[in-house]
Amino acid sequence: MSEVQLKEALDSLKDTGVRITPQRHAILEYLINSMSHPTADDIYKALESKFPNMSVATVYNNLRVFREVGLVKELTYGDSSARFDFVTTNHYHVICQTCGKIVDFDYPALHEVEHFAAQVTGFNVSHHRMEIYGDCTDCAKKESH
Amino acid sequence: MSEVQLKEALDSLKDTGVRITPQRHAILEYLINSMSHPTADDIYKALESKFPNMSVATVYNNLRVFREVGLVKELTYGDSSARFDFVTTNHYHVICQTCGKIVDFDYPALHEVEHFAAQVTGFNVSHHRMEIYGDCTDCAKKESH
DNA sequence: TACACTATTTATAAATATTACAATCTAAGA
DNA sequence: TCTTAGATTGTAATATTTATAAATAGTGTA
Repeated sequence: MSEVQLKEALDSLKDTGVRITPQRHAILEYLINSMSHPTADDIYKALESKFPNMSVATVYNNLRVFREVGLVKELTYGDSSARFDFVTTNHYHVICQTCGKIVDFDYPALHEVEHFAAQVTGFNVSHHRMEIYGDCTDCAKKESH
Repeated sequence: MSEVQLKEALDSLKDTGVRITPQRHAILEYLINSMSHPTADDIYKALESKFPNMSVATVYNNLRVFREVGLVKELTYGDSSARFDFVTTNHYHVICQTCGKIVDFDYPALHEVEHFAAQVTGFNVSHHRMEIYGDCTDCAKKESH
């Protein structure tokens, strides 16, 4: 199932003329399989054993490439480092401000907003990004003590 | 007009029990008057002449305080540094992926999404954040050459 | 107005995160 | 297989953000 996603992602790279290297393969695979939203450093560390001499720069370079191609979204968790998320369906994220947990939820894409923005600003809109913040049930419970 | 906003912001700080220091006053004033979306460093540099020995840490500390109180929103422009925006009405941002220009536009707050997210995830939702990406008219024109 | 208490600022330094660059290497088409 | 443009590595430089302890300054109270 996630193999289908990987195959589609690789095809999508091929279509755009982006070379498929072992590192890119591994980074994509990791992004798809990890159910989390890793930082560049998380990815680097996770692939260290498989690619003992991969450079951090490679991770950053490829995350940028994937983002440009539209395979990957960049999130902002709240701390100083960026998170990366493999784009599947139109899902959004709810982020716990206390413990940092991120929960995905599906929601019909907000096409109207993009359309509206395009009309008002004259921009050639390509995509949007939304995050919702709050406290998860666990943290909300703890706080009420 | 922006003086009203400043006064309201200061009152809001007072209500929350946050001390009003000259530095905080200046940072808020700068955020309100600058029609841009400055980075922490932009703010630091802009206030350098008025406060020759203000520390960068002070800027970061206060931006965090303002964010916690809800006076300021944090944006992600696309590069590695965070941008800060004084919260006025419920407006959103369209960001040009080519030149980086940010244009504000008003839109009725997406309460339904927050509500939906709260229901689905059980989170105690406090706020959300959305950014729209595309190319501005100028950049779209240049690209079509 | 002066005092006291505590939050805040400063001035570092340290920790992280991200980008730049040149040399080397390699994926993929001919 | 050969070629070549694009990718990776390794390193260094830069940028961003946080930590910390000492000094300072708001603000309520007497």
